[in-house]
Amino acid sequence: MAATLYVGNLPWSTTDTSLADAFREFGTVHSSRIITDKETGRSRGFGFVEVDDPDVEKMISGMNGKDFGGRQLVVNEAKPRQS
DNA sequence: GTTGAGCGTT
Repeated sequence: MAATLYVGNLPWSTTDTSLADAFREFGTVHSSRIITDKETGRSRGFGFVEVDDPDVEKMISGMNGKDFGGRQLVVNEAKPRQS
């Protein structure tokens, strides 16, 4: 199984790859996506990371508030987009 | 060449 994590306060230069690489240190990362502006195509400063279910707590406690690219990461369980 | 609260797309 996999759970989705919300990640905010990201630097503009953050990519899905760099985000996944950072989270991979605390658990298994299935996939990662940075939300980009539909008009400009630039990063909105937040994204989502799909991680293994048993690793969710470790990812949040390990990455939330952690320094990343000069900014403090904001990690939380993502709200369900659809039921 | 910028910005900074906030929960995304097939």
